[in-house]
Amino acid sequence: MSKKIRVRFAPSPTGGLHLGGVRTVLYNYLFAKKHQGHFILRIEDTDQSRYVAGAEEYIFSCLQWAGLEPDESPLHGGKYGPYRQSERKDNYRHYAEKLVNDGHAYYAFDTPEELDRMRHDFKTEQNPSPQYDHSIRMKMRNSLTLHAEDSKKMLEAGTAHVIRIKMPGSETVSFTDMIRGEVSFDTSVVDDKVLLKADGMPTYHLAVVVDDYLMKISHAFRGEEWLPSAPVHILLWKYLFGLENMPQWAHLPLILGPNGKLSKRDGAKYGFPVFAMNWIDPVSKELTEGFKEKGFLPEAFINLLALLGWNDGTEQEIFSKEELIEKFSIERVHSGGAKFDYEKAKWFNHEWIKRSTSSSLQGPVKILLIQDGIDNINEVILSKVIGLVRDRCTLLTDFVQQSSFFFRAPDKYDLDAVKSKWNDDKKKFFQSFTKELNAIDNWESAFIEDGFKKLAAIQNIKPGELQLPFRIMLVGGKFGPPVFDIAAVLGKTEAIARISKALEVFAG
RNA sequence: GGCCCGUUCGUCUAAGGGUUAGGACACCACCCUUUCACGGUGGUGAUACGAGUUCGAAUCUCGUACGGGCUACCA
Repeated sequence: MSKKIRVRFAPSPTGGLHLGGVRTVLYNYLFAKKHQGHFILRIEDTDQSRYVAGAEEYIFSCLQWAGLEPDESPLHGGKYGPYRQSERKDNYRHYAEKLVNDGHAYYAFDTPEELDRMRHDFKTEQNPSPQYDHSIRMKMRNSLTLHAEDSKKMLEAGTAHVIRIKMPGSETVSFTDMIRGEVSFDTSVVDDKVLLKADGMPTYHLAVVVDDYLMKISHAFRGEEWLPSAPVHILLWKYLFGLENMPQWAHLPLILGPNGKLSKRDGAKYGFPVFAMNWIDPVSKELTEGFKEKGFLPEAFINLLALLGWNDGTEQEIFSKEELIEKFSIERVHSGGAKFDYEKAKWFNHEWIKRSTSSSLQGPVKILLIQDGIDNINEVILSKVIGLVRDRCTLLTDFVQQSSFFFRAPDKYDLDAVKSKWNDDKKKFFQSFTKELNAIDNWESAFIEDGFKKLAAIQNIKPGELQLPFRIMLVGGKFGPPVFDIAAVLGKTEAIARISKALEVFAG
């Protein structure tokens, strides 16, 4: 109870950070903040063959964007460093050898070719993927089958070898998962996982246990894909540090794509992003779009992720980060996997945009407009514009279409919308309307509308038939906020100029 | 194949033995609006199947089916 809450997210820096990863970060973060604990980010880079340049920096950018920054990490420092496993290499061999000495592990000298042969030779219809396990290990080249002297000589000669855990022949290993309750495994069907690789680096299995111990991790949350190897970790804890010191486990349900587990490799093939932010593969230069660039607000992103597998038991769906911290509980996380629904994700974003203040939207929208080539942005006007179009934008990127015409006169008109009903009477109306507008001193939406309707009445034309042409003149298309509001924001000179220009286009 | 996990509307989910099985997204209709949205009202739509326990089961147990994950000197 008095134990300090310490949780960690331990990604391997091999590419983009996908939805499931961010949600794992989120749940860790929320749990830590709720219990005044620490959220640690540990880089699991023990596989040097999978090193990807820039991936670590990318992960930090994603967390920063999402507002889920760790308390301790390679970047933020902390008392339990280093936070990169490659820099902790020296820690692991000692523990692996202790396991060997205690009879819980052994040296194995099998070459990759020998392992392949084993898999091939023992493959049967009943057992399509044979494992290096208790039934096989006595047929392989390891310190269990070799004479002690021979093993020793090989080790001294520097023969390539790994250290494998010696799984008990028949034991039941069980533990209580915070989400699933009691889960048990029969050790006879778990293989002798490699703990220490030939290059001296630990595998995940050894590293996660040693580092969680050394970093005093109190609760370990990870994806459900780790459940099958949990018995290995439990046993390692038992042999090395004692079950009483083991963190509490919670295996999070998977986030599924249209066909099973969301895969990093599938990138944007689903028609929606899977990464938090744009990821450019350093080798292939291939770009995979992220939620950020797609136009998601970080608040919406974490909100929707939080609700994918968790709810607070009420009907509330929109939660700020602070509310999530207050209300989150790991016990209310679902045990079943959740299929990601992009439509609902967009709804969350829309809700957040509608609730955002104009000023908080201003920065990101301005950047988007500048990217679209608009350079004369007046901040006061932009703020008004955002207030006017906000309800119409589901993604941040929608602001470009919805507000660029405020800063740039249309160069194309939806002529189909006016042409068929266009006539001389309407043309005359707008010619007089231009003069009418010129006379307005109080340039506000209500006065413009008033003048418009009065003139329509005098000329005996239904105002409704004039509004659409007016809109096309100012906007270029059939969209946008109420047309008189647009005219008001545009200003007298610009509004009149657009009418005059459009009149020429319509005539031609 | 083996092991593990899971299964309530199309999707995300509520209901921890007693409800007309609730909400949200999406979809449909209507209202509002002579643009597009927002908003409002209503509607279609689910407990995988079979046994058992119980006065009573979506809820507990077992079996079956289906789905997913794992089965590397990757994490």
